[in-house]
Amino acid sequence: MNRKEMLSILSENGLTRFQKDVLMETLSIPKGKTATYKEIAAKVGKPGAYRAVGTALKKNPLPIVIPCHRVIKTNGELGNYSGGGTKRKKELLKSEHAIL
DNA sequence: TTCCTGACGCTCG
DNA sequence: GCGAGCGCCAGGA
Repeated sequence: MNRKEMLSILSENGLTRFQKDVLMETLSIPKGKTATYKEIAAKVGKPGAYRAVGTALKKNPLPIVIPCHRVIKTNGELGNYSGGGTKRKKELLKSEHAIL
């Protein structure tokens, strides 16, 4: 799936531009790596909107292609995850060797 | 338009 | 080092 298709799907799901930016940044996180809510917010040009980032990730229409589980809290905690809870999030990260 | 809520962060005690 | 409170920004009703 290419970037154009992604954006198209995101638009069809009624996501705002900000939310799409957040999801696209999340998509750019390499396998085995993690990013914090704050980093994602900074990348979309709004360092203070880390809270809105969580809202955007929650709306993620493609949890399979968009690795929202790679976005964690600044203090190292995993944070929440709509695709199956923090437990599921942890399992996913472990399978990618993103965490121990 | 205004108010409330949320997958969070930072400071202060 | 830890917990409580306040602040932050975007979206939805």
